[in-house]
Amino acid sequence: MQQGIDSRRTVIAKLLDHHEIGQTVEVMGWVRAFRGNQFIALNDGSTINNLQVVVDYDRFPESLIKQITFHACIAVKGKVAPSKGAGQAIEVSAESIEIFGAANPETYPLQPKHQTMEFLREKAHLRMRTNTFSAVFRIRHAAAFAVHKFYNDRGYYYLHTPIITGSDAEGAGEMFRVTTLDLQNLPKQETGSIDWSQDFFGKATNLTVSGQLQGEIGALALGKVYTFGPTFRAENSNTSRHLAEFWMIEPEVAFFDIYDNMQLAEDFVKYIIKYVLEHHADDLAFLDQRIKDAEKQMKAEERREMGLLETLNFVVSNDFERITYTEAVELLRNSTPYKKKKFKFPVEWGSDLQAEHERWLVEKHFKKPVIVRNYPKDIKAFYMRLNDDNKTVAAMDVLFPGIGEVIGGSQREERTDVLLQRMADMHIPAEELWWYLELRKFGGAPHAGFGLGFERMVQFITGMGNIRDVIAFPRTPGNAEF
RNA sequence: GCCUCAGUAGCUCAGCAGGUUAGAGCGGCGGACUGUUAAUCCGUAGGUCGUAGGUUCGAGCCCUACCUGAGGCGCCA
Repeated sequence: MQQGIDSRRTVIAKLLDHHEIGQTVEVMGWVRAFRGNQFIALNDGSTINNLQVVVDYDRFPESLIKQITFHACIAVKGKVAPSKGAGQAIEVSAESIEIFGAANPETYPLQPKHQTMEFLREKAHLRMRTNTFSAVFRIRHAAAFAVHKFYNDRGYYYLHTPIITGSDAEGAGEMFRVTTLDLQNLPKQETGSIDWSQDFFGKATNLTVSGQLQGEIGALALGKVYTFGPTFRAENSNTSRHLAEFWMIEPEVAFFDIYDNMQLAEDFVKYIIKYVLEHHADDLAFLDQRIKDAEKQMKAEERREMGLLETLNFVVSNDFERITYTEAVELLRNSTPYKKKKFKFPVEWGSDLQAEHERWLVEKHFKKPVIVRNYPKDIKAFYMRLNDDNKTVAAMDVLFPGIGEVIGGSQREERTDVLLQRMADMHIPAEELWWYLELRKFGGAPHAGFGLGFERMVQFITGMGNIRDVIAFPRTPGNAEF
């Protein structure tokens, strides 16, 4: 049977991890540096660490040596030897070199030097070859894997909720319309409005803003479910924390109340961080150093109080602070910035906490992640369970330093009459969500769940300042390149 | 959507009170170098100063509009 190329290949991560001196290997990857016509730093994406390849250039034609340039792709066959240099334990002395793909340095846009994130964002097809982005995307993978492992190990079922949805009452923001209608010639009703009954699905449809409502269907049958999929928001949000297309994890659990929900959220987030700490220590160490280097040029007060690794270890080893919305308002009203009128927005029971308020609670007061619960009902969604005080709902937000809200969730309203009243108050069309109401009408149960913004989590773990740099192909207002 | 800042060589930036031929480092190219670690050393090319108008004897610098990017806010995850 004919063997493929991969049968020849030794993965660099495995070679660095386990090797025998004198063994002959063939490695394949991209050139990160070619120093002194002699030393190639080769990276194949399997690890942040490069393999040093030593070239005796008398043994190779000059035409081949000339093609060993930054980010050219090559295969090298040679013997593993202890390195005489200081930077690495082993190296491979090249016996044969094959050029898979040259990269003309006169036209190749990337350079072996510091480049800004903004520049690299314009080269999203090449930026993954850099140390920073390869580390970020290896960690992103590990975090995603940890999500599935966490839930699978705890008996949750992975539920695939629809990407295209027919309900526009999810209440989580502006939606992207999905249609096959001819936009130049839209079918109209007699009233002049668009006749969506002629569209592909026989009704108006959109990209989902949340899988929660369908997740509840799963929870009230399978007990414990979670979704992990893309989510779309057509909001014109221009910040370092928002994407038009992002990935969200939404567990939904029967026989859970708000306290179970908070505990799950805390355990879950800590588990992901712990998993990455255990499995990607070298990538995290690189990112940690990267941030420290960048901060050397900053003023002392602009630097982070803790390094990246220190922060992650701190989060996994300390309990999150838990307070009610009412307690948060009291703390804020007694705070120094409030008394000195440093807050731009008022702090009043009934209005939502602003970013500046959340930041004070998390970064200045508690200096750790904070879970705020029991928000006023008027500022929260219709499906959140009304508390006995008739003023608040069993909602919870998990707030993280630097990135703000990572998780938003609640215990869901399981009482049909209360839910109907809330929907009426908030002008949610009950007819459209008939199936959601029947979940309560037939075999309803107390249940709860939340949504975790995956990119915000990856942002926190990697310390990246802009959410556009933790997703391979960011979708933001005015940008859908790649 | 709002506010602020920025756009000068491939990249990162400098530039003066508005005054001849616009500078540096890195990268590229040519050369030297057989133990380098973002290698080093010597040499060299490279610019319609975001776009379009305007003010001025004269604009990279001042004014207007637009485009692009960043930061902040709102919306949220």
